[in-house]
Amino acid sequence: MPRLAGSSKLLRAMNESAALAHLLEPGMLTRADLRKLTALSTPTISEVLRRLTDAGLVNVVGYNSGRPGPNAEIYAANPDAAYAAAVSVRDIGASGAPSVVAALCDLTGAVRARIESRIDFLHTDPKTALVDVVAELRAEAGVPETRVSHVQLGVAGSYDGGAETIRHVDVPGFGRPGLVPEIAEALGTHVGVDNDVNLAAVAERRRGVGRDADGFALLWLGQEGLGLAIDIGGTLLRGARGGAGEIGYMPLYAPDSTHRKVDLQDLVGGAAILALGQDHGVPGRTPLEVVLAAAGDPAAAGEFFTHLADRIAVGLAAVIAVLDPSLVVLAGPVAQAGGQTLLAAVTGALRRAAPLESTVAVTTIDDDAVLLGALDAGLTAVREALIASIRDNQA
Amino acid sequence: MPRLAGSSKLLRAMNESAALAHLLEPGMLTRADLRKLTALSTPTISEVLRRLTDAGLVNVVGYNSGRPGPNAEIYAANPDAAYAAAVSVRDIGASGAPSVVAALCDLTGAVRARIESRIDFLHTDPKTALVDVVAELRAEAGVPETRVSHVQLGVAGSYDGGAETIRHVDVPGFGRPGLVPEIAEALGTHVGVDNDVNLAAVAERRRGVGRDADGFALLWLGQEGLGLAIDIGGTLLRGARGGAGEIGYMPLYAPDSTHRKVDLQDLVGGAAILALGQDHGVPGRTPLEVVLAAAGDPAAAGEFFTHLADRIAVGLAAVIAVLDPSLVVLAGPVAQAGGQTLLAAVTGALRRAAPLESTVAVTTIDDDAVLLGALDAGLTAVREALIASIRDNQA
DNA sequence: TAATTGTTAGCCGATTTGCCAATCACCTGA
DNA sequence: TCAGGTGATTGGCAAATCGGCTAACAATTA
Repeated sequence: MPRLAGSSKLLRAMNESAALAHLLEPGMLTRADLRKLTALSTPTISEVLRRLTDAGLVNVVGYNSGRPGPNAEIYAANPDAAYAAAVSVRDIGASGAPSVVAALCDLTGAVRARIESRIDFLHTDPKTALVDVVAELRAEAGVPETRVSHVQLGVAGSYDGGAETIRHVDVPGFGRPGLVPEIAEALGTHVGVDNDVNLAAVAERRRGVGRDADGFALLWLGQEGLGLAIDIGGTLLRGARGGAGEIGYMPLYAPDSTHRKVDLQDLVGGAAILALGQDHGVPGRTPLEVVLAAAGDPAAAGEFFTHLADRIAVGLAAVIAVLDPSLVVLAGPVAQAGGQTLLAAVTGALRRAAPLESTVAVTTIDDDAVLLGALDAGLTAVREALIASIRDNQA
Repeated sequence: MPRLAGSSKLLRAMNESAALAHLLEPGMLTRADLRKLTALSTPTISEVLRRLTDAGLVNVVGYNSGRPGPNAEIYAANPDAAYAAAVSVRDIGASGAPSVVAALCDLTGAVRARIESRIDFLHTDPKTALVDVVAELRAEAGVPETRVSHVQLGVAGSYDGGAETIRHVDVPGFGRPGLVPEIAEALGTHVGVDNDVNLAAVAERRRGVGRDADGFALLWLGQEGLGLAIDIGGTLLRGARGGAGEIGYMPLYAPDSTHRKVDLQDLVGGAAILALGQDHGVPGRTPLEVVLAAAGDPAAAGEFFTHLADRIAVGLAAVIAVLDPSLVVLAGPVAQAGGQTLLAAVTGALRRAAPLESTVAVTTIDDDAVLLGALDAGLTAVREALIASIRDNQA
């Protein structure tokens, strides 16, 4: 409900913004296409495109042939107009997995550089580490400093956007209040921070099974913890202090007061999966190995999956009762390892437990979902900043 | 992100919409006030106001005196430009409570007519009943038929806006597919339908404790069932098929399969409260009577409240883990009866059970919250329709 | 006298309509 | 097979229109 008011300058800004927005959602468009999309007249479209190309935001990328008349010019957003960087930070695990994965993409989303490294944040300051990583990305891609306008951070923890503070984070040094503004200051860019699970949901929305859903809940089954991301029509629900989806801490009801406290983490966390594997004679030293082994021999591990699915359904049933999502996505290493076998088991368990019917699916993203999601999030931030800057420069 | 494009006509429409919007949020404004609010120049404001008064949407309601210069004209939205009606429908209970409560308000929100009646929908067609009720409201308020542009319905059930069908509804006749469009056809107005709990949340947002929250979850403790409404920055979360917040069906985890299936309704529904009262020697034949009796004698009923609060906390903990709301509102007859005593007990129970900290509050709405919320929802619908109609008429 | 209100006149900026030249695909006919 | 005509399409230019802004001004009240 844009209760915006203004004069003709506002109109021009709006029209240019609209045109740029159409060119940004990857489309190579001719003037005629833009006319149909914006309902503006030919002279106006010409003027708008002239300004956008002058500003270096839009280029002619080809000519349309095969139809009567002169070859129409095809316009597209200039890939090099701005870049977005993404950094996914994990705690150094027992495995040799890298603790920092970073990438840099251009305005069209094409990845221009990618880095993996193993930084021990016990001995490295987060700020300098991040500045170095971004510099390395820029060097690898050959991109000048000023063109990187947004750096998106993904961490395993919840980000309180109001307080600009990361909470519930395991990686040393990242929980310090005031860190994020300092990083932004040091980098000279905007810095966005988000939960890794939320970013995986962003990737799922843009390129996964969530593409056409009007909303979905993504349950992340990680090596250690679990998390939930809530997508409502493309916007993520973050909660008051960024704590939405921290269902690992969800306490479970114990009918008898014999209760020692049990929460969902105790039920489907990494330790629980290990124990469950032992109970059912499934080999493996890490949760991931257990699930992989089980998935490799579904006939023998049927009961393992049934039990695991029942537990997952406990959490999902609560989520579904509260949110009624049209789609539930299972993601994270454990869910990927479980694959279709796990999916079938969870679907069955949910049908027994949950009142409402939601479709369940497994993620279709093979690559590092968190990193991809961070790139996507950073990219949309850059695009919106571009659109807004046009609006403001002219107004 | 208004990727709107257009010509100067769009500009005029936007400016008039903006001015009208400012005049609608109850403000009596002078031209100077509007100039500050919209940043438009004096001649433009004059022109806009001239058009709005010509269209009968805005009136001069007074003159500002006491300052040098001519007395400035004070403008306000014309209360009689449009009306909204609201109808709250319940099943006929054992008590003699009316099953239909309806009201009609003008554009400023002032209630012009109110009706309560006891309609047995076993023997009355919903459509004709509603048409009659609305006609009666119009007659009582002396309002011509054409000026009522929106009728908002509140029912105890979930409304699937996509299928235009009411689900999980107890009132006979209201579950029939196609009913809502028929009603709209018969009434000749737009018809909005929503869950009663959702509407109570709307009222809470506009005039209750949720006024300044950036989001809240409202737990409705009714005579029979319970429900949840989720407000995110003023928008209600409805879910895929309108089923969000149906937490009565939320299954509870049973560690051993020895337990039969238990859901939250079994724990804090009306029957459960009755039983809990009996266990603790609290008298009363209905859940409401039990809680009222307990609230009247807090010293004796301390344990009753502790137990009840523990059970409520089970559901709330799940909600909080999923949503992380900044505020949780307890509403509905049971919650109102429990008052501050119940609030204190729930706060304590949550502190023990829930991981995240959310403020808990009891509703501050004494009147029929569902009806008030329906009025509010209808009113905003009418206002947005007015604003949009200006946008379209001129474009 | 000074401040404030609201109107009028002239200007500016942006878009649209209408017109035109240029280009290219396709068809026809030699 | 090739030349030329036809028609659709592209993109530019000029005039007209529309809406808002600035500036000047008359009117009113403390």
